[in-house]
Amino acid sequence: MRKPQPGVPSSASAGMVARRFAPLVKLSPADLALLDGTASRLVHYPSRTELLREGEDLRPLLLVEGWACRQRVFPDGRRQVMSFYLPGDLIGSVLDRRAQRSPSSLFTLTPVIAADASALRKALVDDQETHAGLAQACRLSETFDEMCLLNHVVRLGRQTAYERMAHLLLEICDRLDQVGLVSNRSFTMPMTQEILADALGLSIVHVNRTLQQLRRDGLIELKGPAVVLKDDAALADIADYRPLRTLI
Amino acid sequence: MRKPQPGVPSSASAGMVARRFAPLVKLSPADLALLDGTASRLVHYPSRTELLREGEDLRPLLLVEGWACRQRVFPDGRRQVMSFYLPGDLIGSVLDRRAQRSPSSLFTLTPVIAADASALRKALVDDQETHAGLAQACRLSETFDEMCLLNHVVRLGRQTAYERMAHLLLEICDRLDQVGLVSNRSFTMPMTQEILADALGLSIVHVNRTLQQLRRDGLIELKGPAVVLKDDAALADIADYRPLRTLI
DNA sequence: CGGCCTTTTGAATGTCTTCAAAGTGCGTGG
DNA sequence: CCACGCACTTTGAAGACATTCAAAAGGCCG
Repeated sequence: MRKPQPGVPSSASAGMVARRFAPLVKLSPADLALLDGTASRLVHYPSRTELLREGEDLRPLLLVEGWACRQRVFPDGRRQVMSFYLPGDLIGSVLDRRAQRSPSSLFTLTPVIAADASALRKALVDDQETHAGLAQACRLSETFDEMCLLNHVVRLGRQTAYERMAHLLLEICDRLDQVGLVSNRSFTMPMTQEILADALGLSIVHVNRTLQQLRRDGLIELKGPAVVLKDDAALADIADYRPLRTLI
Repeated sequence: MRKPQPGVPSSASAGMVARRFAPLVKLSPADLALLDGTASRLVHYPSRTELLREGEDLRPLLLVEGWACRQRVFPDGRRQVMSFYLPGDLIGSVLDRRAQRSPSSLFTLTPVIAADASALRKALVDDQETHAGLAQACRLSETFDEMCLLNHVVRLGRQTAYERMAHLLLEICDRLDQVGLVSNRSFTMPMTQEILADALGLSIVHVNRTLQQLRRDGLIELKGPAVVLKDDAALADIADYRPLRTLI
């Protein structure tokens, strides 16, 4: 059990989504009301538990607080983390009514507060005219998700451990920044080095050594789950990182 | 220049899509007519050329014949192939009217014949009731795409060269089978070992050795671009491969 | 304080890469 | 028709990056 992370304010829940997309698309009062309604039905999940098993039907969720990840586990125990879910993220498509069988399991990294987004999905599918703005925002969200998945492929396929780590740190900072969880290039990353290893396709030992190297090189600072990117220009150069904003 | 691959019949173009999805969703006569109309405007592209640069606007295409891939290139020349496009595949979303800036470049592996799917997209977005079945099929197609991307992450993150190769071969066979391009577990894979290396995150040399090992183990057979999976059960076991069909 | 999970460190091993060069196949042009 | 060039495949050997094994140190909670 881990206590709720410091630095993750339990903000006016769905304000997250509004915050993410307000600068990008125009959300109508109806959109904002819909988001508020969605955020009224909150569910709590404990840390380190499976939200959803592989193959189960994926009901859409809006992640309000805490972190989760999508993972696949091999019969022999190897694990691959395929993506991270951060506050403000949508889990499962809200633009498609069809039941979706998840090809991977969902796993919480911290205690999680999420909203059932079934009603949101229903509203977006049924009243497309009313919620054009919000639908647009959700499409944008899915585009970001895909971009992150592509980034992940690049990291795993063609980058060294050092580059992978720099790249992932930049991406997470980028995403957290969109929901106001970064100040002074500093943020909370509530996961063990084991999770990091399973995301980056490395061994725990090597993750540890890589982090130390980044620290020694003066590029990052670590205090428990707190990360500071001390030279994000250098990191971006090392990792050939392209900000998510460049998509729009 | 490479001649059109044997084994890839220049079939009644958009029949591909119908063929892929007919067993899965009900396509109406209107849907089939729409597909036929789409396939009437065909464009040819030469082999080994860039269909689309990174950052350019992505207009939707229906790939009718030939192979292409999505790739990202580093400043220092390293390359990562993120996904393959096979006959019958949709490139770019046809369910979303918004202009999409591509986060990766598109590259043809063979001479390619593609249909401009802009009209298809327009029809699907505007006449949702008329084309409910086809829209469903396209959503399914996008779900497959995501599944393949997740597969790719797993391969690159947590599998050995041997496992990666087996896994990719099975996935490609699986996909080609959906459009009738496989007979007797045998198909044409028109790409160099260099492309394979850039997809699997390996060196060319190691790809070569891995293929030889698979051959020596009696799991596959290679004659030029022709591949035979001689023991797909063993391959699936080695790679922990899960057929795409299990999604539905 | 004790137990457990996580982080850190050292040393040996291994998978895969790099470098180098030879071999093969195919299209072009003399 | 043969020779040449070019791209791709294949082979060998050395070296690098990352893993595995093992164990100690640190931090948190009951």
